[in-house]
Amino acid sequence: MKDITPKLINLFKQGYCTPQIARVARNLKEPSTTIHYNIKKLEREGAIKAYKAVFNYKQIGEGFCVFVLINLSPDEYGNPEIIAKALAKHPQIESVDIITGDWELILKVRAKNQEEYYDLIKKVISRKGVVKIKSLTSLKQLKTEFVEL
Amino acid sequence: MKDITPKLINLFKQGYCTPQIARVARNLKEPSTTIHYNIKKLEREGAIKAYKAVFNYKQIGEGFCVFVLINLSPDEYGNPEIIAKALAKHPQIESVDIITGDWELILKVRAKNQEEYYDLIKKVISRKGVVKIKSLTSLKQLKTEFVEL
DNA sequence: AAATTAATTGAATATTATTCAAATATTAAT
DNA sequence: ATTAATATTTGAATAATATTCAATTAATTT
Repeated sequence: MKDITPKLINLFKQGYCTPQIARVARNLKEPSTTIHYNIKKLEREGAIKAYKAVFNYKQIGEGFCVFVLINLSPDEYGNPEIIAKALAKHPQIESVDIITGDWELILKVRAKNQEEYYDLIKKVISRKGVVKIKSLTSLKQLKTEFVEL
Repeated sequence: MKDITPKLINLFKQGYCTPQIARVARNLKEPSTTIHYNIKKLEREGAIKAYKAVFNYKQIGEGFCVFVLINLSPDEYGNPEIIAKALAKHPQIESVDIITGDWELILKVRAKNQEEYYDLIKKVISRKGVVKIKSLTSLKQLKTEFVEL
């Protein structure tokens, strides 16, 4: 057997999907060429970043989900984007936001289990500039990426 | 003019996209029928919930993003899922998680601006059972839904 | 070891996206 | 206001793609 599942998941996380123009056209009762034109315009203008799959993450072995609150050292207050951008590169990190309040950054992280998450904390998230970390572990996900589970 | 953009955005948030089998096949150097079979299997098993678009939310008028921490009243501790599920129904709420720690729920919310967010707090999020709310407003989004911005 | 089930694949077909050109509508310029 | 330029809509033709089907191979179960 080949087991191309992990490869598919990897591709579909980045994109490798496309709008169903004919279906949209039927739904909106407009000619498919009109829909085509409008979608391409949205893509051209940058309003649409990607077309991708949303998974049942438990089922694909990424059931451990954590929101990570991060404090940066005073040296980094002025420019948290360097660290934020570096963290964003990591495939297990779903989202990275610079926020107001008691914490500078919030991450949404997906890992296989607690061990894998701990590994990520040690190897990726704990880095120069990060002085404090608080993990809010998800016990149950009701909705993600606008999709109800 | 018709301005079908909002309708397109609405459809693409839920789904209305599909995998690009031929492109995946080329990338993985496998026959497209093999890719087709494997993708359909993942869908059948429920591992893939939807295919959808990821937007530049600022550009589509949903640039105001907030992580909302919620405390429930002691009566609701035992069954936070009723409230969580009700909140998940709302289209402006991107994600709903039941979490460990000082707070029971965390939401990720997208609105046009602060006013619209305040409206959402009043009309949707403040409800029976919710006793405390803390808003962590996103100043800048580096990555969302696994897509770097 | 035999039988059942699951996965792979090429060929044929059905469906869909895309291109093109013409018509219409919108916006900008005079 | 009128004209010119630009943007959008749309049907028809074409190109590309997904899907079905049937046969082969591989994996699993009995």
